[in-house]
Amino acid sequence: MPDHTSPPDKRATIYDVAAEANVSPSTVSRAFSKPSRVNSETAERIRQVAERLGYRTNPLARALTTSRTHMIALVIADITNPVYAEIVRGAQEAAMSGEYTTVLIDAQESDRLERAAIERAMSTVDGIVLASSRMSDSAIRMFAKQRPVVVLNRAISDVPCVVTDNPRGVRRVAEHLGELGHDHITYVSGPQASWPNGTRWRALLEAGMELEIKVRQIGPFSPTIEGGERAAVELFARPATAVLAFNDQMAIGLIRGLNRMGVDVPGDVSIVGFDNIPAADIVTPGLTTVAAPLYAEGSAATRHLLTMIRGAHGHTGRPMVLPVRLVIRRSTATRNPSPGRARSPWVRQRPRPNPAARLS
Amino acid sequence: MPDHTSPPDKRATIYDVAAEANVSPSTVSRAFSKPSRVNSETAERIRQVAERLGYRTNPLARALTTSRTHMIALVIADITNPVYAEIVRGAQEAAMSGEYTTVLIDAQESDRLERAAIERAMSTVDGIVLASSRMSDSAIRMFAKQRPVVVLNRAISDVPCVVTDNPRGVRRVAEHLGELGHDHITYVSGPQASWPNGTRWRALLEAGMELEIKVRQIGPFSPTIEGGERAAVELFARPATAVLAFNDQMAIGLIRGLNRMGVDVPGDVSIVGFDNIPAADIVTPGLTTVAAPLYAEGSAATRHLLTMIRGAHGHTGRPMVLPVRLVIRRSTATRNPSPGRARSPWVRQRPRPNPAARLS
DNA sequence: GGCACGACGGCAACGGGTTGCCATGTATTG
DNA sequence: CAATACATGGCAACCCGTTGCCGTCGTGCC
Repeated sequence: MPDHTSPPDKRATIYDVAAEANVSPSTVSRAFSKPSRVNSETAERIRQVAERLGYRTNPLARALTTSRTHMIALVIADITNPVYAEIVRGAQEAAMSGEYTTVLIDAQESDRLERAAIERAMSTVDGIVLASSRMSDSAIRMFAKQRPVVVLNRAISDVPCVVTDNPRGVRRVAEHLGELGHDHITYVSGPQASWPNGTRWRALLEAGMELEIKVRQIGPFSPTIEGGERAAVELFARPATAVLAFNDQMAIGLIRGLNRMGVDVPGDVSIVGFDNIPAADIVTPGLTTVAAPLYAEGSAATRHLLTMIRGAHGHTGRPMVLPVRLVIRRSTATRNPSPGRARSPWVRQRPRPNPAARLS
Repeated sequence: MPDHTSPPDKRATIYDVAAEANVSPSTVSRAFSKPSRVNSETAERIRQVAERLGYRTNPLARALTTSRTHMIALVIADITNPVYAEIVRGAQEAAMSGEYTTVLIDAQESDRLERAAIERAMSTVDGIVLASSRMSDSAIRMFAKQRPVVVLNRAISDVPCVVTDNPRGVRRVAEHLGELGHDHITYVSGPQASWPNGTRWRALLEAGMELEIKVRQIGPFSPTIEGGERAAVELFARPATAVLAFNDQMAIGLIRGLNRMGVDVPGDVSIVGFDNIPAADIVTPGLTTVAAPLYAEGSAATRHLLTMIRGAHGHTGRPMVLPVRLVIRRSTATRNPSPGRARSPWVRQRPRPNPAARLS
């Protein structure tokens, strides 16, 4: 096995290169950081010597004086949640193309963990992308005072934000369900600390008003398949014909839970999700959902962060909003489609023990 | 908006604390890094002053002399692949509990990208976890010479590795399918650069030998749902009754593709995946698959890396192997279950245009 | 010819800790 | 009581680049 202890990687420094090239260290430094500041022949010679010696500038040493580490932190609420995959990739790619490295922090849906991790990374990064932060506005502002911060999927005044067009997405859902004959939509809500959760509910409230569709809310539940299954139980107690879930995972859990209790989707109830994660396309029935431009979100937020780091003052003050699109699959259908199906859908068969217990 | 340019975060330094506490900077330094080296009262006083001044030791400055950045790199093949979610989380948690920060690198299934990214991060991290690297053995050994490296899901001599028990998993699959009456298993292979791919195929070869089950291989395909769908087309040309796919995503794609062409799973063909990603449980039919201890993999690899960084020489030379477990769901069934179903399963109906084209 | 200016390179301080070595004072030991 | 050991704290060098400032030299211009 390689021995990592004795000479723990003795890389050449600018001093080595300087000695070898018969110039001063500062010239070597400039040859790399400000090539215009040094004679092109000298620079070339230095570069060759450096090459020969395998010199690479040490980012840490550089950071010490420039206070630019060329690293950014990307904080996500839960890496287990597939929405973040594309976001992370978008961010990573934007970072790389800007010569930046990404430090990923998984907050595990915990306010406390999130703060602690950021606290530790703070001094090491040039900026932070906060994707679906669970922290309070004031906590975020605190961080924003110390480092450039871009917030994703949340709007906070005085902090640059990029969000998806939730109102428009919800509106499209309401229209779609309305066209299918539904006059009542139940919103299954996610974590209360989640900003889009509130936004979506309010948007639904508003859309309901305009389109003359009644709306109600149940929850909160955790934004997972399991949370959706739990919601199914509650939903069973107060049936609905159309449901909008906070996100796809919950929608999928909902379908599963409902199926288990003998409720048919979309026959008895139409279900809509949010995000269009890959799984939305592989469940049965395929999930109608609002597609968010995940990759673009990560990429846009990161690019914005980089321009801030590079010293651009002007952000508009308004959040940057990204377009969404309704993806219609099989989980939504006309209300009570076939007249022949006259039986009361929700009491077709005895629910399983667990739900029954909750029903009493 | 906060102004990030003028005083870009003037944190207190050991010098500030030293002046305030009437000691020399070195004492302040020691109060934090080697508390035993300084009088406990003095240390306490220093700590209080530090607290009051909001002092935090600057990891970069520290790293400059100690050459310990307290960061590790976690390199994964494709963040879009859900297997990595749990691995990342396991790694992150192990890192955090060891006071380490994780730099995530997504190689996007590209050898070149992977190398470039590692190259850049190399000098900034104390060690590297390579999860499912697509690089050559020699490239990996090169890196391992410069920094502690732990390889995940791959065995390379002279480099510490942690792998799952692929042979055992495959063996259990073969037994399971054998018990269901299958005497022939087709392996749908993933990327050739993937180590577990080769391992699984060889294990199947061996298991087939012992259990007197014939085996064959098709592929390679990309390890995605789409790759699985493509495989379905090829499989259609040379039917099988039992299939083991390189991973769950391919298995899911396979089921989809087959369904589309009118082939029933598991009625006509049994399908088994690998990894037990969350989606395996939500597809219809539920996917029989080999569950890998994802979280444990990430965690074990990272912990091992940390002990290496801390200077432990002794690794056994043998890869650490983690147990797997067969999860039986609905995608596998007895071969030709109902005698009444006499029709030739694979030609039940006309395939769709695209497959037909490939068939000609 | 005198002068201003730009190109180029070096000096030295700096960033924020870490650490080997020495000095002092106190406790221990014979 | 002398000799030795230990606890504690300071000094100064060091890690590796960056950068403000200055000196030198060659060139162009009046």
